[in-house]
Amino acid sequence: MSNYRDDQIKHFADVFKALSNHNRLRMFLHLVTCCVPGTVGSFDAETGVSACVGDLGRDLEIVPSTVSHHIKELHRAGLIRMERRGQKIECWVDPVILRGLARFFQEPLK
Amino acid sequence: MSNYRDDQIKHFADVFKALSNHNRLRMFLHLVTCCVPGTVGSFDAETGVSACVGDLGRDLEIVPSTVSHHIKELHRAGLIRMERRGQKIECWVDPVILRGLARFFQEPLK
DNA sequence: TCGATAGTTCGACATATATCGAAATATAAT
DNA sequence: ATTATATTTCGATATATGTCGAACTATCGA
Repeated sequence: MSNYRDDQIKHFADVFKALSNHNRLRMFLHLVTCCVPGTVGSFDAETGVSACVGDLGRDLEIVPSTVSHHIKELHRAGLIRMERRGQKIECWVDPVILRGLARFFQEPLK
Repeated sequence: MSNYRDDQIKHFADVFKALSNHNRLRMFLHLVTCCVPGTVGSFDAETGVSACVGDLGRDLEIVPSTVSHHIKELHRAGLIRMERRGQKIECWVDPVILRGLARFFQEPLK
């Protein structure tokens, strides 16, 4: 037996699981702060700040295979979006889910 | 080497871990909706709605030892407060952390 | 003091997770 | 074509987690 509310709870539990790992939360915050929400790629050629997989690993000192694994988790949970740009794969935080999460703690599921 | 920001990230990762389990999130939401925030005990004699460990287990169909285990986790993460009232132990959600979480997604750690 | 009720702790088990390095795949540049 | 760069997949390993039932502890009421 499954209902809408329970599915919603499962969804949020899944999102929180994605954010429950130290490195994953660091990656998420890095993406939130370095990327213009909603801007695909969100690459700043001036400062060199970007959000591709490799940069995340370099900035946060996590090996590529681990970054890849975590990125996949964040994506699976719907927290980030990704798009190939040549060799690189750019990621950015989905602003919609960010608002949804703020709301969750303001007026939790009734 | 550890800094303030990183400690904050660890703290939030810990909070999200507490909310990442389906049953634990259900318990948390149950407490949020059935309890007057900040009211110790938050017991409504009229409706019979309460928030003690046993009631949680009954309402959500989770065996006592599991409820106890999850309550401990929620408490450890600072999400709930508990107070003994005779035989029962009443729990309620800390409204401060609820606001802190809403804020986290509005203006994530810079 | 004894029995009932409420909650915790313990031990066991199955399952999930985080991490790494090596090998594989995809794209771009020469 | 070959090489360099970027990312993913795979396999291994260590560690953490969720759940249960049984045994234990605490508090109340008769």
